[in-house]
Amino acid sequence: MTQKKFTEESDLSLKLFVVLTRALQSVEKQIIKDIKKHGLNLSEFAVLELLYNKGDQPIQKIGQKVLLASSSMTYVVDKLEKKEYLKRRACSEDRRVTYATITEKGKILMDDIFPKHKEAINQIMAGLNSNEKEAMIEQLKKLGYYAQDL
Amino acid sequence: MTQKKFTEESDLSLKLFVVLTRALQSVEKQIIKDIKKHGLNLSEFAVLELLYNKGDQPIQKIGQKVLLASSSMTYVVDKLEKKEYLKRRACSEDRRVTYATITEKGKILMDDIFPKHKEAINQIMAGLNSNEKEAMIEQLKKLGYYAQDL
DNA sequence: TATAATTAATTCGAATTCGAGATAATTACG
DNA sequence: CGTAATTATCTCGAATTCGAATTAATTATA
Repeated sequence: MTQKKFTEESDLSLKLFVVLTRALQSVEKQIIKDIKKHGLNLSEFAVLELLYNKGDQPIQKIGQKVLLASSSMTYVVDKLEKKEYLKRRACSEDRRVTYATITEKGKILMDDIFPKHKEAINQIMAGLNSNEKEAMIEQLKKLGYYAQDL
Repeated sequence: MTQKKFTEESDLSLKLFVVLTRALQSVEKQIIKDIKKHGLNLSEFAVLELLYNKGDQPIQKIGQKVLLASSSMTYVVDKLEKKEYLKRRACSEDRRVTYATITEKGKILMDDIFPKHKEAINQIMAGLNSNEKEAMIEQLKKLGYYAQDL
């Protein structure tokens, strides 16, 4: 009998990875569909949401939060600037830094789509109840923090 | 007092989405680093892993499992074929279909890297114990299945 | 059976992302 | 102080992904 008597820890970890990937892809697909209706892609939305909810940010900081490379940030900020949803603003204390600021037009857009977006996510997440969500948030934080420091 | 007395469900859902995204990105970043060492990207690895563990598959089926568009599948399969890790094989019953088959060279590669990959994931997932992993798998399945059918 | 609808794979062009290298500014330190 | 190291942004080319349209084959249906 060469069969294993119980599942190895590494099989479980692999399974978790696969399920985690699948779940997020399912969820993300819906979200992207939702955002696309408003003429933005996920990265553009993520940047705009950050400025909308957290105020002006150096481009570099935005990249850290939305997990895009600096070269990608230049591209995304360019696009949003062309659409007039944000403006670049020089930093006077440190002249290497450029802030991104949401414009009035950008605010108006986000006033419209952010609540809808939030509700759409809520619908998508309706497979879990409040307690399950709370629990999962805790677990995922543990996992995320741990993986980050490897 | 206009302040909310408790967190809305939609805030919780949003939080869960953000944490889910962050956690997976942290984890995925490590995985990609691991796979890159062997000269493959995540999509190439996913395709090869499927053939390695589940045997020959029609290209179309592979795309469904690894969540890539059909045009992307053509691209990835082309690359793997050039590297001689898989071969295309015509299906005689249905001549629209092309199977992908892992080659001996592909098997040898996967014999080398799959166990390492699995162990790497296991390391990355070490922030959670077995019970926590099992629980999270169940929750994520619920979430993923639900989101899929929206 | 002939025609219509569906399905699998591909081609093509566009969008997005990255990494490496360049530039300019700031900070650390001998 | 002046030089070295670091930091923020950008440019450029390559890789990856997608969607729409195409081709060929199969299945459904009038």
